[in-house]
Amino acid sequence: MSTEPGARRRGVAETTAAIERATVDLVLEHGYDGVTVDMICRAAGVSQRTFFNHFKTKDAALLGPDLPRIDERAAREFIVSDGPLLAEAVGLVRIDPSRLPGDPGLMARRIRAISADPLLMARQMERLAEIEGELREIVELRLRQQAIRAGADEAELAGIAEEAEIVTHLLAGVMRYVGMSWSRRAEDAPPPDGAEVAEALGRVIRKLA
Amino acid sequence: MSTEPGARRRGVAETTAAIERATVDLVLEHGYDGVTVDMICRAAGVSQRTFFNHFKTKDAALLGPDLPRIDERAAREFIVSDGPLLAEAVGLVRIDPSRLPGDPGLMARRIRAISADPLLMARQMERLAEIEGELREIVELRLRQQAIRAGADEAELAGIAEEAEIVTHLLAGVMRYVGMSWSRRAEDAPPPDGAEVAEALGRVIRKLA
DNA sequence: GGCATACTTGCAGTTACTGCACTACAACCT
DNA sequence: AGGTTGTAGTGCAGTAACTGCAAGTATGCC
Repeated sequence: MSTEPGARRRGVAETTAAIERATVDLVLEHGYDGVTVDMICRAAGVSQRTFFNHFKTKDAALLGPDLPRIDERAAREFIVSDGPLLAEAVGLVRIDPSRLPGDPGLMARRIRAISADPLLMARQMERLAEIEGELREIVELRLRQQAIRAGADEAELAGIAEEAEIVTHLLAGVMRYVGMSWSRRAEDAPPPDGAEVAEALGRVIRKLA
Repeated sequence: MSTEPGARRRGVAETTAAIERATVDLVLEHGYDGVTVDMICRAAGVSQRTFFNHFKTKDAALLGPDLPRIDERAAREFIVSDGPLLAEAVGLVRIDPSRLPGDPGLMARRIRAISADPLLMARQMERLAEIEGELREIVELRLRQQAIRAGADEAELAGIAEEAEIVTHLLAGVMRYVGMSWSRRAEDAPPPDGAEVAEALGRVIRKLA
């Protein structure tokens, strides 16, 4: 068909990046609902079909392909540690970008675009749910380890699975807090400080009992 | 237009109920993605336009119109209480049904339908976000009250707003846990037992420090 | 009977998204 | 060189959720 001369000039990565850039910039300008996939396609110079070949959904083009992952090394340390559980657990999750963004500042603009809309923010947080299972297992390992060291009896050990479940849900709350408080800062702010979060969490937990 | 004889026979409430029933039953049978709005309309005996006059979205027809609300009386007690914060806070939220379901058991079937799909479960939980602001204010009031009684200084009081924010996010996690653990039980199980949740939470929080 | 009101409807249009068949280009093989 | 294969992209037709508009029909009230 009438493919313009020049198609196939750029590789996958370039096209993907072009779509991402167009999406973020347009959303910053018009808001998420004010942008249609067609607008993005025109701005990125691709057909709609190509857009959906690169991203499963409109959301995905804005949120980016970077899924949260568990840092294996941190997990091993976490399991045997005796420090503050929730604060340490926050460090388990890494948002490791699968590829460095060719456009510096894209990350910052993306975050600004996402945090402008609470629905998108929620959608972003939903991604955490995908690793919740793994997280629960790790937490359970740690709790079991500690219980055994403390000489727990049969009954106590039996309850650990449920405790891990609760902790994981609390943890999801903490992550949401960290994410939100990060997005509220100035755009050039550094990533959230682990020690600071740990300190605030410690204060809060003392009041919960 | 060719409105069938018999339109206008039933009032709003009846039509709404018919749509809800059809939605829940069809989703139970085919799963959320296996059901189209058209199918629901045929089953409920209404046009698609009418469907969308009664419910803003397909989601809404399944999740039901009952928004979570804050129990004012419980809130007043909560603010001055000295008990376990998180466990007590769970009691603040009520899912008060705006109208009694004409079909008993619809509630149970609905819950079964929702909890079958994790995405819907997440969507359901998102509704909590709508009252998060109110919740945060109430938590902040309580924390402030306690801090003053304990003779807190200026610096401590300044940090309370952020602490309330953290607690609210933790609370969202707890609610999610309660909701999920409820949906996992047998369908005829009673609503979750507050005391039970409180006990489990207490055990967990002791381990967090 | 006439009239306002409540409830419903059809229709046309937009937007997100999918499957299929196809082209253009590049690299590789013989 | 000529043919094959693989990759990146396109067009088109179709489905599904949803919206605005302009109606139609039954009902209660005068």
